[in-house]
Amino acid sequence: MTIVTNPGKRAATRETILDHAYALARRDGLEGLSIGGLAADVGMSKSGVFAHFGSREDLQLAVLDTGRQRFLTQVLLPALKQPRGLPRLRAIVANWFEWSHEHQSGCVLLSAASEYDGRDGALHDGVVQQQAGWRDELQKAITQAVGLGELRTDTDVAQLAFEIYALMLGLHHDAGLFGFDEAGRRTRAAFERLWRSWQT
Amino acid sequence: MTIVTNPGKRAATRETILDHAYALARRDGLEGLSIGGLAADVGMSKSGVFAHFGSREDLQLAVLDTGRQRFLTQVLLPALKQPRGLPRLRAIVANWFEWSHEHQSGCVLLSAASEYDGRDGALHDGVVQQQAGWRDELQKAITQAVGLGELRTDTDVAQLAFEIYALMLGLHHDAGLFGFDEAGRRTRAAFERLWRSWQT
DNA sequence: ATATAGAACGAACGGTCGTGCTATTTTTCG
DNA sequence: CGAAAAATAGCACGACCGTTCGTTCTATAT
Repeated sequence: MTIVTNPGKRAATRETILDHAYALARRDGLEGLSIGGLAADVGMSKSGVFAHFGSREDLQLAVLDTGRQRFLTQVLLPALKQPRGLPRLRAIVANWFEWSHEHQSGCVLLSAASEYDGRDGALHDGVVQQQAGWRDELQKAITQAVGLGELRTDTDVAQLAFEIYALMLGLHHDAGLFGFDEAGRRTRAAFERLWRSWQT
Repeated sequence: MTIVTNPGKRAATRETILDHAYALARRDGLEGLSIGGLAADVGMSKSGVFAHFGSREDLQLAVLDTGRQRFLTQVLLPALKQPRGLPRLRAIVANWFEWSHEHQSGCVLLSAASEYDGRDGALHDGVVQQQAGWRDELQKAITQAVGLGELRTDTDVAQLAFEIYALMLGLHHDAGLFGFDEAGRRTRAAFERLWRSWQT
């Protein structure tokens, strides 16, 4: 029986690097992320950091995935404890608010969306996949609320998902430029109207 | 009395450079804009381009202003020919749609907003000023519609401006990632609902 | 014809970029 | 403890970065 002393050394270091990389990417975007700067931030050598990913693009993809995981963990997962339908949908939006509040100084997922929407390559594909996946989760929650009769039966699911997403984009935009407080109030007010017009 | 010989030579060249710079910045953002790449694109030397602006930051500011001018020229100006109130407001939105359609592969103003929202410096200030100015124009048009009795007298002007802006953010986002056609339809549908709920 | 000013060029600067390659250190395991 | 393996450091590379400087070319003014 062999006691594994440091079974996850590599993985742990990788996690540490990604943690710093995520923080840096929040400020500068995935395009602004440099291996040299990241290494200095972590306290390692450039080559040491580099060895964990093999290329800058793979690092960027890993950071994007880190963002995806964190977003789902903070926004979607806790909401799944709420009963399906409107309560869960509202929980998602509430958690999303919280996320937006903590990320008003920069969100990797959103900046990635605007950095890679007009190009092609692995990062573009990753962003599209991430965004499509999230939109899908939103639509799933909405569909359940419709099925339970909490939203009008003629609800256009994709349409409502779009409008929810648009409001959160507005929140992020205004929060970043003009401050979170007013942006939050406006977004909340808009959601009030939104729920009212789709609710049964 | 000295006759200035090539009266617009310098200004004309500057305009040409800015034209190319604007196109490049649409793809790569203001942060991705490099003097070397720009010079190659224009067909000039790096130093020749550089001399027109004095610093990269001044170039970026000039490109940002170019974007502001073009946006206002294409979106606001033609709408001013429409009668005040709802017709003008709808014209603004229609022109904005057109702008968004042409800029689905990247808009300098929007990418700048997300590039500089979490920093400080001249570019941040410029972005905030540009965005606040545009929001102001929107609110002005809305206020007129309220004054003319075309929108409910209890209309929260800033709130409506926020929601309009959020929808256009949603349009740009979805158009860039998933294609303009569906995004356009969703946005149009959302506007239908929006007008209906604020109209008298 | 000559002097002057403006515009663009070309070379070079110190830095940083991403990426290889080779040591060296650290960890794992018989 | 010692060998094998993994992780990190060190160094060098070519490319590009923004910026500076001196030069060249051209067009006007004297």
